[in-house]
Amino acid sequence: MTGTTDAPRSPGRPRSTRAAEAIIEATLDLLAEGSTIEAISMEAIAARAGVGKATIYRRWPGKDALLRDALRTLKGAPPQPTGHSVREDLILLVGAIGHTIDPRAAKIMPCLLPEAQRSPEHYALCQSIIEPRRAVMREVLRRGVRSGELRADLDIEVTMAMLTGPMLIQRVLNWNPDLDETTMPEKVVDGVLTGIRAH
Amino acid sequence: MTGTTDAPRSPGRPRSTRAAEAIIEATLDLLAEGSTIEAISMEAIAARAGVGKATIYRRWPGKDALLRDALRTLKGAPPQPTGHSVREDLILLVGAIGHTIDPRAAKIMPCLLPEAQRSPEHYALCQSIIEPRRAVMREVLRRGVRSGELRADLDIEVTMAMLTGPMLIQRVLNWNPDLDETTMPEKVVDGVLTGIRAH
DNA sequence: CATTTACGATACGGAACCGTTTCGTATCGT
DNA sequence: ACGATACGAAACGGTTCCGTATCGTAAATG
Repeated sequence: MTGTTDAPRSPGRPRSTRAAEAIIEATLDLLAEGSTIEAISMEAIAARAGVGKATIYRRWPGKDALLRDALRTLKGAPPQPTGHSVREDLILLVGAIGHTIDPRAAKIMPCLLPEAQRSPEHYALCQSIIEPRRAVMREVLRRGVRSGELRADLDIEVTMAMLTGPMLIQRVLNWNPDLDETTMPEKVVDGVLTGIRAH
Repeated sequence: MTGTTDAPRSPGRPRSTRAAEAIIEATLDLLAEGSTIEAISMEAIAARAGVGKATIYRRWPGKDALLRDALRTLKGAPPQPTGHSVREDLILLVGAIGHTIDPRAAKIMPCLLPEAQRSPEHYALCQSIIEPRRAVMREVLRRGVRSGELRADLDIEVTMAMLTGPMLIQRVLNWNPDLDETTMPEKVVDGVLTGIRAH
């Protein structure tokens, strides 16, 4: 995908790294502005990137492949909990929901949903982004159960939904415009924690 | 059901009520199948409804107006709590999330999100559907605070997010395919309730 | 029966887009 | 300098869609 394979010395003009980056950037920008994944146009991407359409088709075989690559760049590493206390770790993780490395991710995600609902491929892509983060939280909860900080009979998957859901609908779906997002992670964690804490 | 306005006796052939219903039905069906609100086509609607395009344009001035009317039919009345216990009422309300009168609503909602994010008009439409249900839950929580069943210092809006979020991401976003939706409302309510209950 | 309007079907002009190709130019290795 | 390749821009044929117009037919009123 990226132009320079190591082995063959390129005989002619090498492909511009800037162009490839500009194309990816333009794609993410357009998605973040609310264009549906299927409503986005190659011509709009090319125009936004200041690039000819041929330059895009020289690198990707079609729109689907380009979108796949663009979305893949959003998969940042999930935040790493400090391991000090379960409460602190959960606040960190809950606060990070919708705060991926790229701030556009939160705006792109809802645009991806309609496709993910029908296309198993896009659904798998979404899950592949979500699952690593879920794994981190799952481990924090298991740790809490082992250490006795959390109830032994805890339903971990439901608990994760209880921690994740409120932030997700607020940050991604903009469910209630009046809520304060900055203090919300702490409130949610404390609310749930008091319920699930062993005594 | 009476398509005919009473006042003027219609001189010619009256408009078919069946056609209008078929058009609305076809629109909702297509949306429920995953078509984005902006990717849907009048020709597809006409074909699905078994109707000529002219029949649509005789009733609605354009696509936007038709979609508005179609979406409006999804606004069923929110469920009414029994008022017996806060826990029972909350389980009822949480269980009803994504279970509107029309089962297609849950599939249509995510398709509406990309538009709602950019267009204030669509956002207002979404909120007008959500807000009445939120009001019911808010009243149940306030009642619980007054009766002493819930803590006096409860943050009602955050609590609603904690109750609504988990079910919403599960039913609408299909967040975790392994979770059991039928037992989830009770688990979520009990989880949150134990945290917010006054002792 | 005559008139009036709606019906489904079909065709139209105009616009947007896709994916490809062709320009003339710019930039590399040799 | 030279050939090779990538570049941005533009045009192409083909498809899809919108909103309108035009068919012949169907269903109401008078």
